[in-house]
Amino acid sequence: MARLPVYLRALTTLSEAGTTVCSSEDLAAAAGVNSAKLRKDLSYLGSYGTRGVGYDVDYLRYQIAREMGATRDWPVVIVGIGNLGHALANYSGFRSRGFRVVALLDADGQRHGEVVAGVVVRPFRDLRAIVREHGVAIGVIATPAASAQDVADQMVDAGITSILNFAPTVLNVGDHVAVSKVDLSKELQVLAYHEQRKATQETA
Amino acid sequence: MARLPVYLRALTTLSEAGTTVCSSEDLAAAAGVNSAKLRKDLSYLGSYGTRGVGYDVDYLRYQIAREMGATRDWPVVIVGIGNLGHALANYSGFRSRGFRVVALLDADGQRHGEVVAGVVVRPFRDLRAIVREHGVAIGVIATPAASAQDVADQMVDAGITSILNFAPTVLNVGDHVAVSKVDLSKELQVLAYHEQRKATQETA
DNA sequence: GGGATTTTGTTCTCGCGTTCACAAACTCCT
DNA sequence: AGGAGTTTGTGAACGCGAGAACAAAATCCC
Repeated sequence: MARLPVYLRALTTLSEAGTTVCSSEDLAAAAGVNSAKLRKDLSYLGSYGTRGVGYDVDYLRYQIAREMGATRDWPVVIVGIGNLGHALANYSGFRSRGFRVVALLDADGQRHGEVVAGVVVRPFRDLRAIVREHGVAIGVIATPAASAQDVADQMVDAGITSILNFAPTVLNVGDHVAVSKVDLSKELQVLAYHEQRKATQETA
Repeated sequence: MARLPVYLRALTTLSEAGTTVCSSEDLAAAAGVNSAKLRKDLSYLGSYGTRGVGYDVDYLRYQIAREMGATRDWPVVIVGIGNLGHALANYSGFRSRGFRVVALLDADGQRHGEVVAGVVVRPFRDLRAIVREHGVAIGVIATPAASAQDVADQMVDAGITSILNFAPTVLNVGDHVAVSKVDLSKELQVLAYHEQRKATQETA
């Protein structure tokens, strides 16, 4: 489920605040969801709560982390080291959640050799070797839209099975490959749409 | 609708490729959605297509842009000029889609005066004055999670009605404020979850 | 001009996810 | 020990969005 990371984060916050036990109401409030939905989601993983008491924060946290694969380290490659690639490579949230950036790749020879976040930028053609060497399953695309599909194809070809795409394009890949898309300006456009609607409604 | 930006982008791509008219099938394929859904979405805006022919690419593009408020410029402030804030300030996709970064704010005095993407970083306390001066309706939060709620409160207080939140926290704001959340590591975690499931299924 | 063809706009049905509501189970207090 | 009070886990109803299917309308070809 896509909500598991949110629950995990909420549990971590609770744990850091010294809470050892919490009810589904508490956790749901912290995660910003309905408590019934939360309970149903958790029951899908197993019965980790105690009726009349609630959930043990650390225990539940471990269980969710295990289910999500957050207990192990995931090697990740980032392709396209422009502004966004830089920020992603430096983003501490990745490392703290079990993701390790094992390689930064860029097609532009000007960037090769540059060191970003302690990792040297290498040529894109090294992709296959790196994937094989580190057993990489997850790739991040931070290139311009024009090259994204080509990068995706070569990632799949090299054996990557999950892609996080920041380029504003629809990627065509096989069914066995999971693609997740983040479009920075799309979110802003949705907000602008709401603002626009507010404005037109006021004049009406 | 959240799909409008996707349609707009697909139309732009088609237009640049020299296409003047397209069917709902074509556009749906380019946008990666079902054609019936696309037609339903478009019919919600009005009858901009011609039966037996299709949609005029440029005309439809203008209509969607108008509906989304993409025909005017939206002033935007970015708060939190760390790695992510830098990348966002430099992100060309904002400007090309009608968003103008009018101010970069940071609570850290060390950063004040620094010029990022042609805009000087100013103290966070200038927020209210900037919002008033430029008529800013949209704010972007790129701070650590700990300060996000405080920043959001002050944004709302200053008159901002739409917030794009990159901090990994649930923001509590009034109902009249629209909040959109982008969580970079959440997306990766979802992918890792799928990888994890694949792995456990193989062993079973 | 009229039938065949294409494509939009819309109606209808289906399925999934969310929410409500309640029984089962556990604790606490007397 | 037993009843009152909590809180989980889950069965049932609701609502919404997605996709299929079809009628309306426009073009093309003869």
